[in-house]
Amino acid sequence: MPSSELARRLGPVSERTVRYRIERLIAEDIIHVGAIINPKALGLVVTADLWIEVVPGHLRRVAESLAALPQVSYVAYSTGERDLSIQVYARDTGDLHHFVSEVVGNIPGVARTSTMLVPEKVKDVHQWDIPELLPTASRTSESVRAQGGRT
Amino acid sequence: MPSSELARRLGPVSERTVRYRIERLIAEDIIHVGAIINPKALGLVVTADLWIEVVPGHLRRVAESLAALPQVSYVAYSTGERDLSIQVYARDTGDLHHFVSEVVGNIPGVARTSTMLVPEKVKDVHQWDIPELLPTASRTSESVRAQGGRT
DNA sequence: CGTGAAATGAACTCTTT
DNA sequence: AAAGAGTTCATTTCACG
Repeated sequence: MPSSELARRLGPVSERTVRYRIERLIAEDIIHVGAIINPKALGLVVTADLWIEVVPGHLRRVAESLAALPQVSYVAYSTGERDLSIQVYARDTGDLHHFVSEVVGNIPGVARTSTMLVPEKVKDVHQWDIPELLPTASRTSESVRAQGGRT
Repeated sequence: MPSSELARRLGPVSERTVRYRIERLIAEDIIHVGAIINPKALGLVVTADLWIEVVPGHLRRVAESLAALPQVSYVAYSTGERDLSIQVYARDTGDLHHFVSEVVGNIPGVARTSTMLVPEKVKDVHQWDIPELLPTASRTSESVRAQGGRT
């Protein structure tokens, strides 16, 4: 939507102001604007979640190795039984199995993995919207940056 | 980036063509363009993954109930030990605990939940890029649509 | 707010089926 | 001949400073 249209809807505010606001939201890492690619459209019709156990001291390095892989769309640390949680895309289950056993399994520091297929997503991050009740004006951009940019 | 700039970089192609292509990618659900909100910027500094067991026959209904909740950013079916995998945002761990035990726990059909904190994300969907090696021109928009729009 | 740039809609071509 | 992709061009609208 053009900024001018947004300005019209927001009421008594200039189009220039709207553009400044959007710039600020992006600069302060409050929103991220971009395109998300549908892996199914590329023939990557299989999605799976992996739990990964890592030998102590290798966690960060393993996480970054995984994040660097093109099949991997999501990597996060996790508390609890497992150390890392990742999501991967594959052409088919054979492709997935090869990836888990040959690629992930051979990253130094990976102790154990377990795989769960994700047959269908019902809701995804890009659909998440701000809860109404939230006290929105609470935090400054300073505190946001201090907490780290990652969502 | 303006479409005209894209057209320049793509080589011998008109700026109008570039915009038609982008329109098509969106219409055919190959890419999704939008903004992702950083929950930390809203004071939702705690992220957690939940595994949910559902009593047989209630799966779809429970999944949709969860997806409707504003605290929930991600809902997916899962094979294996658990039926559903979701991600939630909370103000703090107290808020999270209340949400899990009072809100999720009271959805009819939810049999069991287990919660894992997500201390930090290393890579996320919006950072995922198309693997180079992929045979990109393979599938038509028909087959994409037939596979369903969900990513 | 004025100006240059970008988006839009419509007509036309080319190719493929 | 019909559908799809790309081009050109006139007009409206927007983004930028």
